[in-house]
Amino acid sequence: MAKTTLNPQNLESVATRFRILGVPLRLQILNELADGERTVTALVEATGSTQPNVSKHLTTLLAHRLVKREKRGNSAYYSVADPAVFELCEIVCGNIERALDEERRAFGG
Amino acid sequence: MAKTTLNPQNLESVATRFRILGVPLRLQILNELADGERTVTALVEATGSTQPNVSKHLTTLLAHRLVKREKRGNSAYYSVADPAVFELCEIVCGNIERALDEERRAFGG
DNA sequence: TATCTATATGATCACATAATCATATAGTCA
DNA sequence: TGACTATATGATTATGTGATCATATAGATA
Repeated sequence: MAKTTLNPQNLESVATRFRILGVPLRLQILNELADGERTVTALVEATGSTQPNVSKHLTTLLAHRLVKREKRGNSAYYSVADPAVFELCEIVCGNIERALDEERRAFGG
Repeated sequence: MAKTTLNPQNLESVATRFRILGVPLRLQILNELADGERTVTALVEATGSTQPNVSKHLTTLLAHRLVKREKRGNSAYYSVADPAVFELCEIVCGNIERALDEERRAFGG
């Protein structure tokens, strides 16, 4: 099954998608967008990062279709393109939880 | 919900996990391990990469508990530590599929 | 038009890391 | 022990990219 999904053509795309999600600030942005659309300014405030930096990451997320962009008036409103990304985070969190559990069990923490 | 799973402490761990999965060769290795344990040599042959390179990536995967290692005789047998990683790949593939569909719909491909 | 706000972008820097080569370590068998 | 196989690792290089700064663009408002 994994064989069919992770064929050579897909390998690069899948890896790229994972790499996009491998940046804390981008996860933070997506996490903010989980509650609905946000302007760049709102995301700057929520993340504590700089405007150019947030804007760049949004451009990256947009280029890889992880977010959508809608310009209204003076602002740009970003929203999550595919809510499935949150499933990914859930699974990864589960992974990490299990790893920690094993550690606790092993070291009696 | 995403708020609780993606808290600041988790952000870095989750991002790291994604980054680990963001390297094609590592996905290729995991994909091989999907069918069961493999030696380093077997993975070198399957991936077409070099022995030191495969070995290094296995060390990385091991350090982040994505694989397990068992030494028997002269060889090291690696296997997947948490099968949930394949769920991740499935979801990402679904993501990519949907993105491609949208593209086709938009451009009439 | 002039000005203000919001967003995007080019240039640069700094840093992480994947790949490669050479070599070390460890186990097996003669 | 010596030779062979399997795996790991240190050093080096090359490359990608996240962060920052300065600046450009675009829209709103007076």
